[in-house]
Amino acid sequence: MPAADRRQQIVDVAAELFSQKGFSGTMTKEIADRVGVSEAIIFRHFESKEALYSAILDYKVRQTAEQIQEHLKQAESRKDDFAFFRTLAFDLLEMYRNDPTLMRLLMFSGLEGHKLSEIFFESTMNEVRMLLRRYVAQRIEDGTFRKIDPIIASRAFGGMIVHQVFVWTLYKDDMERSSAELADQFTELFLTGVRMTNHK
Amino acid sequence: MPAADRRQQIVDVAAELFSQKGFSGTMTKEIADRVGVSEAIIFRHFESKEALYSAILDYKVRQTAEQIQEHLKQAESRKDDFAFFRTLAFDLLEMYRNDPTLMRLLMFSGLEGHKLSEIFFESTMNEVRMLLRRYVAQRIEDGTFRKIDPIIASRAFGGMIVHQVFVWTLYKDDMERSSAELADQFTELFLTGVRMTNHK
DNA sequence: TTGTGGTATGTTAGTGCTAACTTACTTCAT
DNA sequence: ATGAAGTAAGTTAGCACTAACATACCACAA
Repeated sequence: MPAADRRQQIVDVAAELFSQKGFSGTMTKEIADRVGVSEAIIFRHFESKEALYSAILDYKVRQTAEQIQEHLKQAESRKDDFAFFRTLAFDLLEMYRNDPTLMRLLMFSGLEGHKLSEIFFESTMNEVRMLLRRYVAQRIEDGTFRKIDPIIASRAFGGMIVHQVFVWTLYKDDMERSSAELADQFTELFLTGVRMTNHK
Repeated sequence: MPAADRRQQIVDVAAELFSQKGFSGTMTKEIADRVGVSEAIIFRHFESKEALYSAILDYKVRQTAEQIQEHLKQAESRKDDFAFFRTLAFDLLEMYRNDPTLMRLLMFSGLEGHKLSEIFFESTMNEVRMLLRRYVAQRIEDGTFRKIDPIIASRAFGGMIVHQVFVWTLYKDDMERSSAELADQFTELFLTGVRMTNHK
C-alpha cells in the first residue's frame, strides 16, 4: 500500500480510537492491530504517538474549520432572522451528529490541555461567536431586538446548540428529536425571547 | 494520622489530579507524593487505582446530588416563573463555578465511559430534567406558555446553563459575567421566548 | 530477456522505561 | 508486645519506540 494511503488509514483509525479513549487511554499497539499492520509501521509514518495525535487533531480541526466557514457564509447570506439562526443551528447540529468523533476529540484534548484544541476554540469557534455577537448587536441597533447583552444572548443561543451536541456525545439521549425540529424550536424560542415585544 | 483522615486526604488530592488529567493520565505515585506519603499507603486504603477512582466519583456524585436536591426544592418553592428559573440557573452556575473539579471529573469519566458518571447523569441530572419538563408542561396547560415542545424547551434552558459551565471548564473565558447576570438574562430570554405573546 | 541494485513497505523481536501493585521490614502509641 | 501507620525496595507487566532483517517492486544496463 502506498505511503500516503496508509498514512491516511492510520489517521482515520487512530482518530476513532483517540476519540473513544483519549490520548493516554489509547495504545499504539491497538492502533496498529486495528489497521492490520505491525506497530513499527506507525512509527515509520509518525515520529511519535504525540505527533500522530497532533496530526489527527490538525486534520480534523482543518476539515471542520472549512465546513464551519461554509456554513457561516450561508447563514450570513440569509436575509431574515429566522433563516439566519435556524441555518446556523441546523448546520452545526448536523455537522456534529454526522461525525461524533470530532466532539469527543475536542473534549478530550480540551480537558487534557492540548494546544490544537485551544487554537480551534480560539480561532474557528471564535468566528462563530463573533458573527453571532455582531448580528445580535446590529439587530439591537436596528431596534428589532430588545436591549439585551449581545454577548450573553449569543452564548445562550450557542449554548442550546452545543449542549445538545454534548448530550448526544456523552449520554444515550432520552429524547428523539431531529436536528430540524431542534433547530426550529431553538430558533423560535430565541427570537421570541430577544425581539421587541410589540414586534409581530 | 488516623486511617479515616488519611483516606479522606487521599480522596481530596486524587480528585484534584484525576480532574486535571483524567484516569489514565494520573499516576498513583504522583498522588502519593502530593499527599506526602509513600505509594504503598494508597494501596493500603484502596484496593486499586480503579477503586480509588470509583470512590472519588462516588463521593463527588453523592455530594453534588445532595446539593442539587436542595436547590431543586428551593426552586420548586418559588411561586413565580422568574424566581423558579432564575434560582435554578443561578444555583447550578454557582455550584460548578465553586467546584470546577466536579465538571471535569464528570466529563472525563463520561468520555471514558465510567459507570458512576452514567449513573449520575441518569439519576440526578434526570431529576433536574424532569422537574423542568413538568414545570414547563404545567405552564403550557395553564395557558401561560406557548404550545411548545416542553422537552426541547427544557433542553434549551438547560443548555444555556450547562454550556456556560462547559465554557468555564474548558477555555479561558473571553467574557466576564457574574453568575447573577447570566442567570438573570438567561431566565428573561427564556421566559420571554416561551410565554404567550399577548401576556404582559 | 534477464540479472542487479535500489527503494518502498513490511515484519520480528527486542530495549528500556514506567507505572501499578507487593512484600518485608520499621516505628511507635497504647 | 501488639496492632496501626508507615517506608524502602522490589516485581511484574505493559507500553512507546527501535534495530535488524525480509520481501516485493521497479528501473535499466548488459
